[in-house]
Amino acid sequence: MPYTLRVYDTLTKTKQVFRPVTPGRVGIYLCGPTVYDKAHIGHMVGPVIFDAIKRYLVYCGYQVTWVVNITDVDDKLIQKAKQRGISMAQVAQENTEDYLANLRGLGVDQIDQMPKATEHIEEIVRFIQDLIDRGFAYHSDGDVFFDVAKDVNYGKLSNRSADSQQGEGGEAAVKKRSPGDFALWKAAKPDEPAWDSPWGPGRPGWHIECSAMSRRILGKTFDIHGGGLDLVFPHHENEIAQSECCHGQPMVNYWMHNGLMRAGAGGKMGGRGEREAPQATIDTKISRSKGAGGLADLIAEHGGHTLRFFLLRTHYRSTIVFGPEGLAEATTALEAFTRYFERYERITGQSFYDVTPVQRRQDGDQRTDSDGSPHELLAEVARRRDAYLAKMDDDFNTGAAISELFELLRSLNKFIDQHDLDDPAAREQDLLRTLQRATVTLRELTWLLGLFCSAPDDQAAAQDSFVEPLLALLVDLRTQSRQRKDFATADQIRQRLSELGITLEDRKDGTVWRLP
RNA sequence: GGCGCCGUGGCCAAGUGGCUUAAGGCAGCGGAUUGCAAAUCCGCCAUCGGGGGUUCGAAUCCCCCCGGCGCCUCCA
Repeated sequence: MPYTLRVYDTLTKTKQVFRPVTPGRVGIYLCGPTVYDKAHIGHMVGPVIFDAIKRYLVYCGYQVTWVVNITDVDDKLIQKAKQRGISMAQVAQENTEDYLANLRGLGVDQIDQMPKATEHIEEIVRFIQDLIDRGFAYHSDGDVFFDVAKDVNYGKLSNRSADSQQGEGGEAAVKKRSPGDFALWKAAKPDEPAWDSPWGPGRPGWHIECSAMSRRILGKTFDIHGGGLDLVFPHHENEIAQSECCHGQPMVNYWMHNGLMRAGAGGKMGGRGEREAPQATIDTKISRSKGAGGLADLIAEHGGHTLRFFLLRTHYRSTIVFGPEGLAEATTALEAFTRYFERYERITGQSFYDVTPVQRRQDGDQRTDSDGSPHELLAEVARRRDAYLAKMDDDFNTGAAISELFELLRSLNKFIDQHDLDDPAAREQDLLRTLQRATVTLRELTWLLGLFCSAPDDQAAAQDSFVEPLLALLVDLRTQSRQRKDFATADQIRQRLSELGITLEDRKDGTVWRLP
């Protein structure tokens, strides 16, 4: 391969050349949600970036298996179920459905498997028994704990020493040998959901499900393990401890952690509604305790494309400040693309969304004109494409790659301007063909990020109603005024529409209108 | 207290030793285009929190300071 993929690895704190365990194949495990409450935008950072990463790896020719787990048994789920007087399974199901719907809303459609902890209890029990047999875990009055002191490598991911850990206090602490020990299995209290085990009825502790399920699906050593930065400790640290002590081999070759999201000044995570307290901005961290839950509203209000673009605009390891200003800017920036799509369709008669993207990476592809000679535009486009790919190769720098998208857009618009393709009379077949071929690359590169994959349906409402014929009428009247040089009337129509948020653009091939 | 991150133009944001004479976006200004607009194109708009050091060369490495933030307890 003429290119080299580099991935930042949290364990070594360096960018590493990417080499899969099995040539040609990649296994990715991303820590999904514990489904005790509705999803919020912060939960989507990982899924969106990994969705783009999977697309990219597939584009580069890898056969990728991407797993996102659902943790559907946990103290918080139990607590929630009690509060609401429903079963834990119901709580889990509701919130899982909410999570899935939001993933769809953001165009995350590359996940291959979404295993649930409760469906892997046997595997989990087996895993725990193995750890006990190997002397890394101990049974204590119905609970099973991982014995941190037995793991000489404990703390390597988060750079902590085992004995400096406080561990959770409370009643469990009494049963532990050391405060840093963590539960693999928790004995069931009355009224709690429980499964049989060699240690009595109980349920898995947090962490163990990921070790068990990743092994089951991806193997003892797999390529990429992802999650939010907040999971480095204790979750991933404990996963490594469990898996590596159990298997005696590395669990993961590349640990990838996305940055966390923060609410910007005045930002509200849930979309509508007042903030709970005037002081809410003091705690700018986005946490589930802040009464999030309006992600569906957020998607409905701003559109999945915009949110996805907003997330991809910032490097995945950085903190993303989420707020209305950033969202508004993303919306504006994105409109340049949709305007191009409309322009492209007017000129070629083909919808951008119907353009078939190139699905496989081909660096340095020399595209030529129909007569076989290299075309200036196509050469320029190929350069942009290579620059884009180089940025993606460098730890999936989507923000930098997006800058090439804007450059590409400029090249395309410039070509149209230079050849006056807005004028139907100037539309020679060769020029149109070149434009179409160049646009394939824009399609290819936006597709890779999962942007503009399908036509937005937000205009559908307007088209179903009176809006379209009404606007057609006004535009016709205005066009007639302009032909009569009655600009006062024409401008009045445009002005009044503008006050309604409707923009008119007079182009060589007619007047087009745009809703707010 | 321990571990770690960040501070780039008015705002957002790439870049982390020379190939960047600091990408891209938003906003702004000037021009082309337009009946006028809108859109589009062209041009303009930063020496990288402060100080010191290493180096032939630093936004990029080291030290100190100032200012933000995260984790160490549940969190994507």
